[in-house]
Amino acid sequence: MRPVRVVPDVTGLDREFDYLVPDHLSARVRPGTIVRCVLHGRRIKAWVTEIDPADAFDKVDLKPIIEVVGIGPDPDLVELSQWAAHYWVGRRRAFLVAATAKRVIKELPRSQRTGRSFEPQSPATAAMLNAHSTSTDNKSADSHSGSGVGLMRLAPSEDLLAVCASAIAQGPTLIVMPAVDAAQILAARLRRSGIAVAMMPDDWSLAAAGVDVVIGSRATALAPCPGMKVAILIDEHDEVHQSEAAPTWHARDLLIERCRRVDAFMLMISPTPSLEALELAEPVHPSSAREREGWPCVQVVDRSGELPWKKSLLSSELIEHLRVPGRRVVCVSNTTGRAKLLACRSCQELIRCEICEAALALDDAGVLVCGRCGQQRPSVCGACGSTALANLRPGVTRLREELEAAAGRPVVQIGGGTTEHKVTAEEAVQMMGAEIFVGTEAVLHRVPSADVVAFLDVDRELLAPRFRATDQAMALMVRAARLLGPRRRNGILLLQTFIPDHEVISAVVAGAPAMLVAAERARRKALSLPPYGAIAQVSGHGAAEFAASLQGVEGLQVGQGANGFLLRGTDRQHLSAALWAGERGSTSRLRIAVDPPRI
DNA sequence: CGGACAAGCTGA
DNA sequence: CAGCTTGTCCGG
Repeated sequence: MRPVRVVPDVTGLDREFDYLVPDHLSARVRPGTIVRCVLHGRRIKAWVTEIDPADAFDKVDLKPIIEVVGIGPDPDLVELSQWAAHYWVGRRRAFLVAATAKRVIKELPRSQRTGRSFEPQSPATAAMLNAHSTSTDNKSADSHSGSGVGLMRLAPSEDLLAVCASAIAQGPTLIVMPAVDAAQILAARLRRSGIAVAMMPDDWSLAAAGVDVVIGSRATALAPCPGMKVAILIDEHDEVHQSEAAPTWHARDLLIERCRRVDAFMLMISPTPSLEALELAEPVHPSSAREREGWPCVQVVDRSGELPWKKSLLSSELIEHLRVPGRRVVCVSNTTGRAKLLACRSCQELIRCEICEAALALDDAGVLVCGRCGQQRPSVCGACGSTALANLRPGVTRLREELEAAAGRPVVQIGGGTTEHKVTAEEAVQMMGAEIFVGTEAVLHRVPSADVVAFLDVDRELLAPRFRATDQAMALMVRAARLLGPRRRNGILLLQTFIPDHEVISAVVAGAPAMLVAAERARRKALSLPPYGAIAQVSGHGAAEFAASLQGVEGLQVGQGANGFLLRGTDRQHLSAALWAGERGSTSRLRIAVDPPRI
């Protein structure tokens, strides 16, 4: 009987335990294997993380594992999970779960790997990858001379199939995309080229058995990919590559470490790479003429002459587009403020003031306030006492009516609305031949294409009080550009703004996002913000004690943020180490967000 | 997380 | 003080 170390598949329990493997099971047990054992009187599943841990031999009374449940992640991913848990100061279980199939896998199918490649390929990509593979082949001299990380800046409308083809020609390729639907489309195109593709998370066992391409969204960064030669991160700038839940791991950083460990090439692609990516590699990009061609035409509507008390979101330029029959217009309006109109979720009653009957609004403290008579009450329905209130978003609802009146044709509100208008874009097009859509930025994910995308108040994005506001605004511009297609399709990105000289607008007008980099880099450096410093946000029960215990640690600043305590360190290694050293009370329920995207 | 056990609260 | 709730501890 040999000892093994395991991580239990139990939420909220972040410890390792040692068990003994009965001899008849030992052939089936390796790091990653999922076993069943008794812990504290309970039968639980657990991942084996280590065989024969050095300090386990002198332990007495180890219990035997009950059985082998199924196949888990490869040993190298089990090790990577430990690195990731340390790096993002989270539980190892979160990474093991992401690296494991959703259902039990008893045995793997046959490998479907074809080793096939297809044309056309991208010469620029091929050059990058070949430089890396020759540098790793010549292990004699400086084998790690090539960094193994590449970055391509490709305009929103560029097709990535040729880039993928060049990567696949090198060997097994892992592709991480922001969204599953886009991944499915790319997977289908690759299959049509005769490539064996495993779509994550469904095809986990296929991926583990061996294919040419493993593809999916963020969690695919931890998918099995035996013999991986290249990992591609598509739309590197996209925020969805980072987990919102703690541990707030980022597919970019995880893939870079994964590739480094197996000498694979990490290729990042984005129309507007993050500063984090630009720190890692010099971007390869097409000629500026070609890049510009991949961005749409921009129409800037300067609102700065308008009188502030009659600001209308419907400029004459916008109305002109709305009135052209057959022109598909997508209007983006981010009314992120507090709800001005609420209804009860259980009895459907409008939430109104009991004194003057005006609609009550929710203030920042969560209290219902009457704008007319100043009456206040807690956020409870006056009719039935329910506390579940629905936001009717009159901002967008009212806007829809105004747009409809101006356009003289139906306008469909996408998302965030009252129930009667909640339809998908496809339904709307089929039901009533809708051509005009309005909604929050979610509308950019629901409508497949457009002739005009109008940001009714783009300043809301440009001036958002978050340190990544510029990047986030550019990400929205990329989304919009994809609906519009390349410049030659004559789609129009309409930006209504009071600050037409803003750098983001200039960069999009020029179709040259590189214009933004110098200023943004200087800003981040001056403020020691990522990637020139490291930040973590700590909240939850016991956060104050935790933060206090880190006060005075060398190279660490402890501060109070809007959403918990902010801990700032000179770099990620320091910060992670400090966070692990912090004192957590036995009853604390901390949420630690390392590198939070929205502060 | 969830079981075990201890300490606190209530009612007769 | 039985019977119950609530809190804290701990797992191989």
